[in-house]
Amino acid sequence: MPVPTRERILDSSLAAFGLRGYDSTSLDDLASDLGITKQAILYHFSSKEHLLTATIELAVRELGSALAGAADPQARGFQRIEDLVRATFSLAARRPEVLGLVRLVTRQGGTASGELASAMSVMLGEAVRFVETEMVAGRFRRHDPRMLLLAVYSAVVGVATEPEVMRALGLEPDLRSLVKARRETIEFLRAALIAD
Amino acid sequence: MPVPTRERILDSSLAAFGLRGYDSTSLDDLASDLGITKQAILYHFSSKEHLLTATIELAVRELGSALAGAADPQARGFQRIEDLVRATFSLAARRPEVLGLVRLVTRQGGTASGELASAMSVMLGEAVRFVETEMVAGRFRRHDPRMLLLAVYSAVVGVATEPEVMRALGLEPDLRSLVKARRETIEFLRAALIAD
DNA sequence: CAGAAAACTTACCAAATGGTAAGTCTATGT
DNA sequence: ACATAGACTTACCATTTGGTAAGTTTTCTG
Repeated sequence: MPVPTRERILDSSLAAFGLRGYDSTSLDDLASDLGITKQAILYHFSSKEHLLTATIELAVRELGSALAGAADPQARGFQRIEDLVRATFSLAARRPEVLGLVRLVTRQGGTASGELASAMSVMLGEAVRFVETEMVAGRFRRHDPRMLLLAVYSAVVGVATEPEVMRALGLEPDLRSLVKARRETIEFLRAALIAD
Repeated sequence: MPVPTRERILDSSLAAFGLRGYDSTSLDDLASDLGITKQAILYHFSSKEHLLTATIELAVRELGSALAGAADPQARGFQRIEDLVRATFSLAARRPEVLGLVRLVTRQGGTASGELASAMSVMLGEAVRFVETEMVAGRFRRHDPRMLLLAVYSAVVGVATEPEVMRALGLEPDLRSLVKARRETIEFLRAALIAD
């Protein structure tokens, strides 16, 4: 059975908004990519902004399930960080548009970002508690947990989503380089987090 | 004497493109902000794309001078990294639009990005050589210099330019938090780069 | 002071954009 | 068999957008 139009629209809009941006993507573009008319989109989503909201919801679900699937709640210490970084890189390679959309929303911070902001607050809140526990247990170096997470988040998402910077460094953003970037990022974080 | 219109246009477009994006900024918006007409802009810059090119050139100059002013060529080891991070944070606080534009261009990688890409190649090439020297001299931990720089770049620019993530972490992106973020980022990098 | 070049403004314009209104086709339940 | 609701399309529309053409004012120069 065919994929429902509503889902096809959301897939397309996630890719387009996440990779090219919201304003740079017109409803006509989306529609012609899908072989339907713009009004078919407006039938399922009453306005472009509603479409963005629904797209963000989808991205949040994708991000959440990608990270939830990776995080073994039993894992302690650096292993858990490594799991999350691997999952993030995997997501960046498979579906770069998801992280792209997250970044788009976190940067613009517009009206529709409430849900993503709160979803991220929850995830980050858990992460803060985890990092604090590890620090108290002496498995991580002492830092401000929130600042540490900000640096880790920025480093991982940046490495995973900025192919042009890789190019400027003389690295082709192919799969092999991405694997290498992932390994180096993990080593970098390990060095920063774990005292010798 | 008054500031020439051409420069005022470039200042405005740098702010607008860097903070809100290229497609989200219309020439009419820019013009009415400046109290002139759109055609005055098109008199100085023959098209919106040419304006973008000139704006990127300005951002490259600002970025270059901010970093060049900070980098003491005599400095060795971590001091030089610290100088650069401080300069980057200072730039992010004073003129967030400059880093915003750099990120916009590195993400989109469009036609007009050639100059920025080459300018960044030069800067990053120097940085790679510096890091390599320091590693050989045993002052930095061994990593792939390019990957290391990618991680450092991402962490610093990310921390400096993602206020929404700071908010999601429960931190207000005010001056005090930014100072703290800077200090923590430097400590984070120090831990990652310098073996105990 | 004449005139030409520079620095604009006013008046348009074609294309693209988000959105509305109304019609068409198809499945489904009664 | 038929009304009804869902899933669209066709036909428009007002506004915005980047851009052109032609005038007008200001500034510099011979």
